[in-house]
Amino acid sequence: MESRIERLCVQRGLKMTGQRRVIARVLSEASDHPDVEELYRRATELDARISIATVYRTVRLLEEKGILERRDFGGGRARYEPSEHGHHFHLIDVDTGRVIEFEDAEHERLMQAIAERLGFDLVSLRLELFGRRRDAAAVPAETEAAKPSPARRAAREREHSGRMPR
Amino acid sequence: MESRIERLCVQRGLKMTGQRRVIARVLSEASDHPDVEELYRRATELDARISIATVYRTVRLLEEKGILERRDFGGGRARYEPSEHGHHFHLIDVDTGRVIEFEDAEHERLMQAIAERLGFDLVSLRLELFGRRRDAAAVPAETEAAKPSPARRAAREREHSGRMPR
DNA sequence: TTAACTGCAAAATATTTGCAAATTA
DNA sequence: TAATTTGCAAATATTTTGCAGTTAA
Repeated sequence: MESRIERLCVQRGLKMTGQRRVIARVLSEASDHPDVEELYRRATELDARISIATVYRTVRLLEEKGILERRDFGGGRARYEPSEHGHHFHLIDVDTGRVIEFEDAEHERLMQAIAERLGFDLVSLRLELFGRRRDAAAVPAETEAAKPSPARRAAREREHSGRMPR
Repeated sequence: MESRIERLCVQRGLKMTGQRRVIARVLSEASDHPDVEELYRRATELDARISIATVYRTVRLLEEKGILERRDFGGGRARYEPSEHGHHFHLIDVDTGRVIEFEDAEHERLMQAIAERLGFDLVSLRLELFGRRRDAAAVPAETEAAKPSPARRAAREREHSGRMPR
């Protein structure tokens, strides 16, 4: 069975190798925002004959083709998610790294208007909220993508240290 | 004469070395969003006895103290600017890399409300617009911070390829 | 058959860190 | 003088790339 992303690849005339088929399937089945490391882990579980260089090359290619979108949630690693029709934004839980998606049509109009006022056509935009859960009782372990390396984890903790924006 | 940032450093009880004084001054005089490489360049112009490791350590320290804020405008390098009282956001010209600041108080309230609705306290937020100048006649050279390395420049071009957000 | 793709290892880039020497308070 | 800070070089981390061999169309 052909995965959704694989179908898109074929539509754009990409050569479908075994590795690509596996990566496409992993991406199709992901409901989170995995980084390359995590994609590589999931892909090699299905087929060990995949190198991390291929994963890097594939996500880059799919991003160029508009099939994937690259995200940066802090922590130094790029994350990927399939391009969606509706726009959505992200709220990142600074304690767990979990990412929550939300929509806000009004926002988009507003930003379009702001860009226009400054004399620009909007090419893309980035809106990310970093927050801490209200009842900060139980803080479960990380579930989103791979656990960051010690240095990167420190970097992220530095990054959103609980100061409120003024 | 003591620069604004130096004064803040002293207030927080930081030991003021010659290197720190120079870096503080460079930061105080910057009206853009330099990356570490660029800070290093400006600092060594004033005093050659400064290593890039010290610049990295200093911006990190000042960020922890709340004196500086780190920004990520794509292109893989962290940029820094002094913490301001009023919040402002950024519009990045995808052709030149130039950064334009703008304010929008309503936005901030709106985002606060969104986070609340999802059960979170807002810790920080990131709002960046990437746009292309309306009359794309003359496209002047880069003026913002250091010119990116070839690989990084390619990365940025890949990143905001002119597709409109849907 | 041939243009595109892959694996591997090395390179490029950005940032951090161990340690001995220097410096501030 | 004691605790910090610095410079240097080496270590880390992420991503890209050169090249020779493989594979899809």
